[in-house]
Amino acid sequence: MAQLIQPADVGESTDPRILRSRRMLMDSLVRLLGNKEFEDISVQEIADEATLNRATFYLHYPDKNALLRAMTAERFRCLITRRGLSFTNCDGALRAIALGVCDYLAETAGCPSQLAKMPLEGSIIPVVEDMFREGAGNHPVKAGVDPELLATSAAWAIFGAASRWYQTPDRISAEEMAGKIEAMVKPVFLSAAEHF
Amino acid sequence: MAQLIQPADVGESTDPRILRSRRMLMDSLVRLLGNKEFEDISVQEIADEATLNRATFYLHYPDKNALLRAMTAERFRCLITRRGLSFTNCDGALRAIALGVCDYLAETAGCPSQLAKMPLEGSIIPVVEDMFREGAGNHPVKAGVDPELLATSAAWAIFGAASRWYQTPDRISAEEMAGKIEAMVKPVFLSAAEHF
DNA sequence: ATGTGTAAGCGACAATTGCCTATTAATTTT
DNA sequence: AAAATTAATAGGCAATTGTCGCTTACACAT
Repeated sequence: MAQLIQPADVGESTDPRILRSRRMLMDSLVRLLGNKEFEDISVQEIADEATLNRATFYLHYPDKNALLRAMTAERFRCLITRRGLSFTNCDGALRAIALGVCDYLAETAGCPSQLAKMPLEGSIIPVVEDMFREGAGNHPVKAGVDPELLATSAAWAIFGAASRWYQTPDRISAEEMAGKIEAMVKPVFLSAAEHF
Repeated sequence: MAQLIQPADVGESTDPRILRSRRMLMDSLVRLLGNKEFEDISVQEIADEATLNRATFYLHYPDKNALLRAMTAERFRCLITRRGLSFTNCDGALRAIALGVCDYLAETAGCPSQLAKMPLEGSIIPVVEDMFREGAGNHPVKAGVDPELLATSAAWAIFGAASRWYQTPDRISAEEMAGKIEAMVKPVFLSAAEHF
């Protein structure tokens, strides 16, 4: 049993020291990613840039991948809420979410390269999943359809598509791509919906 | 530029020494995964179990994740071809592919646990993608629909769903799950198809 | 304000990683 | 069959990782 609990997952901590340390670590990583690639950044560097001890790092995250995941999830969630996105008002939400994912991938391209190789699925997909899950209550589905599963698959489909788009050399605009993704994924929801 | 070429990718090598070494490394990893978790296995152990020098490992794979990816891709592809699966005869192929993914995840459960935490997306999804791409030729699609994108999204959707299923404590049978996945993903293909 | 809990800092540790330079052994080419 | 090519081995290297035990400093409740 490697790590049953991921310290950074429980964001419920109110201790200002913890919040401060985690913020400094995330900010540190963001800064460092501007200079070099993720794989070339050591935990020591992250700690130094954050003016924290290396041991303190391990107090919060089991390894640098965990920090990357936490950071990505936070930044992506931030981008989404900054846009006031949610699935409560449903019209165009699918396209907006797809656009959010595309934009985030492109935006974080401040990093030198190979962002697509980084393990971002684990951070972005759950956030997208949550949004679908949140909006699921408003929409009755056919018998036998599992809304949870729907949310999961849709989130993976969107991320996969956005990821492929981002890796494409001469890519179309994020807006165009979001339109394509919407058109492609929408049928999943339509066919699951209880029409009457 | 981390690694522009992944040595193991070019399977075009005919040198028996290379083939032998890679096979032994993969088999070694399979065996070790029966005893302990991936994260707790060192490159030295893999090399020892394979009766190869540690330097030889790095001659073939940049790190143990690359070996895991290569091994997973090979084993999954093997399972698929063993079942004679392809998208050329299209009827039920979608369900069969979904079943293949579910079965592979469940089968590899010989590993102690946390298989879901392993980076398997990078190995399984491309294989599934290839199958869709292969079968795409037979099916004309509406104007503006990109078959490549379709393949990517479908592969991600299926893997995501199967992955969620596998992580569920009291899960339904793989066959049942494959049915659900088929029903969910099929509309994507139907709506993209050129009906007449 | 004063203690109690807990985070942060510090130094050190064995283990692992990724890479390097020969040197030897095997395949492939000629 | 000899030569050229290339994989495998051996040993060693600095750097990094993940983890300790211990001490100091801060936060919150009393």
